[in-house]
Amino acid sequence: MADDGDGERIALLRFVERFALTLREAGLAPMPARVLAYALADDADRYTAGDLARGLGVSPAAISGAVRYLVQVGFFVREREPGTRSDLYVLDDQDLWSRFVSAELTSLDRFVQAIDSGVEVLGVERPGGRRLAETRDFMAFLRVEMTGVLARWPAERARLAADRGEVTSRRSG
Amino acid sequence: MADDGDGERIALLRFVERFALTLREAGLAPMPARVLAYALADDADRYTAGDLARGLGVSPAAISGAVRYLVQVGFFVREREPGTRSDLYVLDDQDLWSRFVSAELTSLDRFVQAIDSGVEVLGVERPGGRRLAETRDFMAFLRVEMTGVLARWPAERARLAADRGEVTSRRSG
DNA sequence: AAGAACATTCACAACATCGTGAAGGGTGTG
DNA sequence: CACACCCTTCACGATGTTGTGAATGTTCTT
Repeated sequence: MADDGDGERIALLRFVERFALTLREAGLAPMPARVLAYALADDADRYTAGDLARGLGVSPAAISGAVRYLVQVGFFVREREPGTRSDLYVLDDQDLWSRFVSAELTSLDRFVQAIDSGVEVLGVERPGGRRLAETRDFMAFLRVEMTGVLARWPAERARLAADRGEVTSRRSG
Repeated sequence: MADDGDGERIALLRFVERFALTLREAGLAPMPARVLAYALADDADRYTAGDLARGLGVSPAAISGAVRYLVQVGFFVREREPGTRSDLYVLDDQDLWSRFVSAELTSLDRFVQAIDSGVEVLGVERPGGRRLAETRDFMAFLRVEMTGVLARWPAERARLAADRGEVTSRRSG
């Protein structure tokens, strides 16, 4: 039975690495990616820095920077249990990925802004300027649409939860 | 007047660097980012590898890998003028950024797939598995919504073009 | 009040990545 | 048929990044 636990542990860590790789492709740094993947996949709902270090088998130093980033971006919320001398990192289940996409929106804004300044300098008369203007328009469009998508998520989320709650084994519509 | 040309050239290259930086944040490698930014911002609608190398002031070797990537992703289309011995790279104006987002969709698919395998291994009964399942659901939702957004773009694009075409100096309404 | 446990910061070594320069193919031209 | 041109590939130096280990500071226990 101890073997079962170990096996699951290994499976979990393997998955964490795989998932972290995907997160890295999405723009996260390696260690934040690992920490986030681990915190999501393991069963606790709050972790100390030490938990994360031991769980992942990495040095506490590596955790420090990772959690700082994850808190800043909004994946983690830093908490403190009274009478404990270590911070607790709990992932903000509710808006977790909405936050992530919101951050992307900011990035989109920078995009639009950067291109806009280029259009100003080059002028829309030239072919290059025209292309840039179209690119900017698309990014702006995307930004608006994404906002709408985010707004629709809570309802969809509730719908999914309701479906799961009402009939667990239903297969079709 | 030669100074004007040089000044514009410098301004263009400065913008290219700035824009390329934003593109890198969006996931592109440095050189592809520069090449794409330059091809968009400069006035030609087709470039040889040599054009890009000279225009950016980098070695032809650096261009080679960049255009290969950009062609693969769909930003560039490789063409060949009869009687010429150099390939021409022309940016596919029409679907340029739609393609880009489409690529992101594929990335989202990998996301969903990676998480899904994790859910299988860990099971949805455990808190970790449940969290993963919710993450997967969000990503899947995002994927569907993004497809819709892309579908809406052509109409919006046409609308913007019509607005610009009909009245150039209109400010409101 | 001294000590222990914990997290953070800093400097460093390992690692990966990037772009250049030189060498190598393939294709028209004289 | 040799040459010139252009692009590609390869190996290397430079640069940036990552994660560890040691040192530091801080907070609770004894």
